[in-house]
Amino acid sequence: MPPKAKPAATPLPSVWAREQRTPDQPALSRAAIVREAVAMLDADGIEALSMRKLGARLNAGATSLYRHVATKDELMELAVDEVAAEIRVPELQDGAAWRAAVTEAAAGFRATALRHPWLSSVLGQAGLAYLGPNLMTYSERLAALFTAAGFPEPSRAIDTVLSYVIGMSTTEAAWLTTVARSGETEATFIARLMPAAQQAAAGHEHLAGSYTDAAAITDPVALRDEKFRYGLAVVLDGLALRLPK
Amino acid sequence: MPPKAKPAATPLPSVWAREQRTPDQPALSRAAIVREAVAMLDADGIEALSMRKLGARLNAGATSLYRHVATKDELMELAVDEVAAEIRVPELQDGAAWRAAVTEAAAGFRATALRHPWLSSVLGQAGLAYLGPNLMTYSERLAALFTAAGFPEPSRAIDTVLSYVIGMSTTEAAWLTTVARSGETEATFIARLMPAAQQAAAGHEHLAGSYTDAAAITDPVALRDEKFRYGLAVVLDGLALRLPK
DNA sequence: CCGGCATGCGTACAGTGTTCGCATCGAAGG
DNA sequence: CCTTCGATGCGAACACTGTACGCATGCCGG
Repeated sequence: MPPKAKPAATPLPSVWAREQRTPDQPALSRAAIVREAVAMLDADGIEALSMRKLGARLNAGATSLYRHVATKDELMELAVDEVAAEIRVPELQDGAAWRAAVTEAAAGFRATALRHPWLSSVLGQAGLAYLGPNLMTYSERLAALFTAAGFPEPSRAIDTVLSYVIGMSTTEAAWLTTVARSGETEATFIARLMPAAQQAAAGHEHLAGSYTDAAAITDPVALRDEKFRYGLAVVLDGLALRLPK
Repeated sequence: MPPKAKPAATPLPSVWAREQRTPDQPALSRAAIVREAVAMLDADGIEALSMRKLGARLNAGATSLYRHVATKDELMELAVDEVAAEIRVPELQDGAAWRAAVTEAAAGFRATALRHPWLSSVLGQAGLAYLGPNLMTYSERLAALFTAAGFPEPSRAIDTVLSYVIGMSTTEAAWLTTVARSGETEATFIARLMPAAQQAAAGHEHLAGSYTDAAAITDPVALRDEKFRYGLAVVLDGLALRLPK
């Protein structure tokens, strides 16, 4: 409390805090915001992301984010394109190897969808209308793959396999989210859900067997993998019939 | 203002309003709430539904709804099951006609998904884990259909075609929602989006053609129908290979 | 007649996305 | 060197949201 300084012009504690903070972080940038948003979404799910919490994690106020991002929806759009960069699509050297290549591209999509389960929620609300660069190159590579494979209507083939992959991945991700929200492990969650499911299935003869599968409890991950591969094989078989010659 | 009545026990305006209101509506009931919620969702989209607005439309306060519904999530669950009642699955008389029957069941799902675009948002967040009675009978009938068709693994076949249908319908519904939110007709929305899309596709040789399809503007509905039928045919062809004999 | 119980609702709380205007800062220009 | 200026951060505020609590009121069985 030195009485001689000019108190109004430069209040000491403020200056103190400022000089430490500014060189600390690389300030606020669009890229950093999106990166941290993805991290929060992955960690705590979609409903845990709020502008205030995100700002707090970046040592910033909530409203500061709006200097770099127009709206929260735009931020989600950027987040989607951010994770879209993870999906790898192999280039096709041998035309006969298209099945393996498409399988890899599909599995890659599913893998990122399961790594970032919030993606399904966003896709359900906004679809694939996004035009982010990473999504564009993903589409481009898919198109290149299917044309190289020799499909007469590549876009039709792409839509078909993408629809299957999105549908399956979305369903899986939603289930995993539900399980995660319960705080329990998947096996115990299933066990706790079992009685309700069996009661709901009462009177439906064809459904009775669906909820007594022990594999769902012993190794649900492997069961999901197998289910995905089965359906994908079906789709690819159907597509193969449309290859000329 | 008659001074002789007992004013505290029966204040006039209150009695007036009450006697009119009580026989007016069948009061508040779970069924009425769900019905009105679906109506609001259909009319104004998912983000327009709030407990307060829903209460207002039922001549009720917002918190009154909680006497009949535990939480908003539960209300959405009920709404999903409500619209699930619309989907019809034909019974299979002749085993050879399974293709037409499955096609009808798939088209029915898609039709309700497009009639209630908010469904896609909910599915993206919660999946098919719901156990409502209507969803159960839908599953049951699907199972009956695929078993009657002679599939060795009916549940695998169901998961495959359902994944495709969900993926395609979700994508379509999300697109329609985006268009609707713009307030424009689909054709003008596409026209307005075109330059951005073409700029985003710049440098991607295989994508250049995707955004110059005139059919998307002249008759987008027919184009979507055809796209859906194409993919479904692919999936059914793949499944047919797995039928014994 | 009366006591209990289901139903409706007003108030309140914690939290949300977003707007606005002010403070501060680094750089550019006289 | 001083000053202006544009960019950036931020505190306060607004209109909402879902929901918990407690009070009032009506109907129904004893």
